[in-house]
Amino acid sequence: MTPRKTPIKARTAPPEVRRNQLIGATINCIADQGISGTTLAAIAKEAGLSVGLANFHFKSKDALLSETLKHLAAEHRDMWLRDVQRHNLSNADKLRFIVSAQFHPRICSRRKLAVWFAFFGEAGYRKTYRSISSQIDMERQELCAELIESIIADGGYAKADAEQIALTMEGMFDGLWLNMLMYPAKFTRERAAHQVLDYLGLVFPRHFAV
Amino acid sequence: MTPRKTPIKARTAPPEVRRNQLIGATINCIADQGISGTTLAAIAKEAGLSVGLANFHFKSKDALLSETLKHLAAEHRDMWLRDVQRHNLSNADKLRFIVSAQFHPRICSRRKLAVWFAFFGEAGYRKTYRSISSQIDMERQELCAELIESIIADGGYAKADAEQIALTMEGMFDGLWLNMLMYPAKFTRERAAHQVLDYLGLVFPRHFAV
DNA sequence: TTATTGATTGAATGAATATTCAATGGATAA
DNA sequence: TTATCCATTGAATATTCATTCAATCAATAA
Repeated sequence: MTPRKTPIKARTAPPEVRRNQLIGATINCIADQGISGTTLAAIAKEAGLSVGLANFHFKSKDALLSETLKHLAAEHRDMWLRDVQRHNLSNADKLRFIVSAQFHPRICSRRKLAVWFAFFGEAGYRKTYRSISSQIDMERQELCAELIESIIADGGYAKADAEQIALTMEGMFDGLWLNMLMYPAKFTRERAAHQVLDYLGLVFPRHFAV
Repeated sequence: MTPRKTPIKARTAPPEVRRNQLIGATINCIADQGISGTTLAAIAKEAGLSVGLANFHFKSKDALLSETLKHLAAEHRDMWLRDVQRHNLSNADKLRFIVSAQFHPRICSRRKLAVWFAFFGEAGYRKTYRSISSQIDMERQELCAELIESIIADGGYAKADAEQIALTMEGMFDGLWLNMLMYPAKFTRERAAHQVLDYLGLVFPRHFAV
């Protein structure tokens, strides 16, 4: 038998593997039980690891939760950033990609929506959570505002206010997410994306044909 | 000394008074500490009552939280229903009142927003939430759809889809609420209401002048 | 092989918390 | 006044949970 580099079930694994394993388990637990129902014991069981290991790889349960939120935020950011950075895209197309990333199945599965809103629910009194999600929200919102600015200049939409439109988009993003979580039958991913694009079609008819 | 009907500090009070006192304290606690940080001891202290009394007037902590959610939902519903039922209002005016109720200071103070999203975020209460407020949400949404339908008929907006527009409004309502909670400096009540009205102005220019 | 390092375990600990309930006290009726 | 009825209290109980840490195990270096 030749030795393997990656045995099927090694007892030990590099820290990064364990961290991802624990973060994934945390996402599942929060989706199923909410944040208050998410105990270290439940996370450990879900991950197939021991309780002690969670405190070994993360400093505390609190840290594990923060890292989980950071993970989701980074995943979302990567999604739209990768698309938008491609060359040969018009500004309108870039905006279209941002919308489509917002409602990508990988980003807003029911499971992940549940986790996002679990954190939003705590954000009222936890600065940590607010600042983690504000970092990526601001970045995206500023990019949207710039793109919209260019579109306004390009299309001669005299009366349009770029920042206001960007804020409205941001509002629609979150509101549609919430409605998808609460009423999945009525609010689907496709429909949500369509609603945002319809709005853009109203504001910029020459760039987003209806 | 004549006997008073309402002494300044009666030791006992009718159940309804105590219940409201406890619900108010629960709102404050959730806003300050989140649902998981809201202990019966904290609620009792905030209300200036004893722990046992909370379990006496409500069956359990869970019941107290559910009643708190019902209280908020009813308060919101009363607000827009009262305005909309007034006579001599055009359909567009009724819609305007629904928007203004949504962003009324009494309804969406930062404190209460924190409580709403605390409930949205807790998986355990999501079902409770749906059973309590899906009726109320649907009621408002259907009313909006009817009003919009009439406006479309009235204004000859051939291409408009009433249900789609109602859903978009619903999405904006929730999304703007979330953004007001997360970024209070950027999203104010006035601005949020303005954004929804701007959207309506785009869709129905003859009914909602820009 | 043996020693060293670092990952992993889970029982033990202590803190926090929901719920219960026997005792208390104030209001009302007789 | 006296008796009755409830609202009210808060200490006691039982449970749950995060965190710690000494012991174990696997991999790698020597």
